[in-house]
Amino acid sequence: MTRRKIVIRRIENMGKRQATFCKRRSGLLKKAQELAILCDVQVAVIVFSSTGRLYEYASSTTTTTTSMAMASILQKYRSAQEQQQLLNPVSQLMFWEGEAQKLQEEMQMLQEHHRKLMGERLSNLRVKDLCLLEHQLEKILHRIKENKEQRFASLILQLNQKGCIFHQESIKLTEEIKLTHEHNMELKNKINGDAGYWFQLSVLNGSTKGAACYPPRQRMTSTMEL
Amino acid sequence: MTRRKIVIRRIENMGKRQATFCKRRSGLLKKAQELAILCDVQVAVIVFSSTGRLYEYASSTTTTTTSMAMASILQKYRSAQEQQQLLNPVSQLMFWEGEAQKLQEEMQMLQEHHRKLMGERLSNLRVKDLCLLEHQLEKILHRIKENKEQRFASLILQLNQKGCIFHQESIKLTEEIKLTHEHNMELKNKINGDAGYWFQLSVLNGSTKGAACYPPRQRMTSTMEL
DNA sequence: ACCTATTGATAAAC
DNA sequence: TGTTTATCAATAGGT
Repeated sequence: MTRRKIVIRRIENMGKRQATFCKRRSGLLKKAQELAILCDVQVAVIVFSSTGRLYEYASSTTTTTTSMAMASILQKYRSAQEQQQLLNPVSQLMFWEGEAQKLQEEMQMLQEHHRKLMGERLSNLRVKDLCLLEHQLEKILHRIKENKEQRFASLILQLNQKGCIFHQESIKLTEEIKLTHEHNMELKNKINGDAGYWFQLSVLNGSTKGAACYPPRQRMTSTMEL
Repeated sequence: MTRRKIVIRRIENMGKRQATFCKRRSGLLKKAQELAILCDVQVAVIVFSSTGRLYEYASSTTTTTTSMAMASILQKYRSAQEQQQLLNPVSQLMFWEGEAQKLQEEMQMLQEHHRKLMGERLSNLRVKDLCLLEHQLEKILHRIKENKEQRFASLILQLNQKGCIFHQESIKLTEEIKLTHEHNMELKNKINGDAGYWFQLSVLNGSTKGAACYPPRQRMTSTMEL
């Protein structure tokens, strides 16, 4: 783009790559901001450097913090994705599996944090601070437990509701099957009257392949296809 | 930024704004891709038009779908944010409350979807499809239940582990308190030997404020505190 | 969507 | 990283 034209491939020279990253990153964030302001749209940009450093931009009209604006946009994104994803059952499974994994990871992180807090820094605290900390942690634990129970109750409730719906559908389905069978019976009776001799012949010949092997020989008036 | 210089403010003319949005949006996504490739970093861009339409870019090295790459980056983003947020207990509470709300919303959406699927489209399906659908939904329900149980078990396990940690800390704490008391005793004994007469004077004067006013009267060997 | 004059972004050098 | 500068890329305005 400037002193010389470049091709868009991974820059092998590390220093060069770092320099380019710095420049283009700021350029990208600037462009994102300009787009958001000029066109009055929501824009979010997330960049992770190869060392894991985070750079971000999120447009906001109401919120004060960047991370709040980002959270808002990401939530909207998630909603949009889910609305699309929820249309097929396989995606639903993946969604729930993802949720489970996410929750587990979150729990692990929390646990890790607590272990660290407890193990490494505890010895440096005064008794009073230790008391305070203990109390705080107990409160948190209590609220987490409450929270968890609420969530579980909610899950059970809603799954039960869905179970009801499934049950109703099952009843409906049974009725439809019954009707279909009755209809089939009628058809068979009719066929039996008109072309019974043909059916017996077929059985004697031992043909078992497809419906195509059973064309009405003479005066068949309706098909047998399901 | 070409035929004429422009200031970065909301473009009032609607058609112009739309045109600019189209151009700059593609420009932004292109820049994002270039940055990702040139500098070998992870980049995610999300744009919502004013009409709610979603445009996105997510760099990926391994995944095949854009949305998968996006999910990966967003998960990393969430982890990074949480690591920062988890440092203080209040944020933890907010985090868990948010998680609970999110899950509830997700469940509501799922339920809504099922209701729609069941009520509106079911009558248009053939019996065979209905069977298939029922089977699929039963499988999903089963896996959701399994999943839920797993998650719950995991939660309980991890909370119990934290409970253990708290218990251990409590024991540690008790020991420290005991040591402190013993130390206090020693001090008091010393005071008793050296300055007993002063204490009696203090009592007669009616002083009742702090511990400093209550050195052991004569030969007190243990404290009554707590 | 296409065309250009012009501005903006940035590669190379430090 | 920050600055400079020559050049390429993006795009505003018009069609």
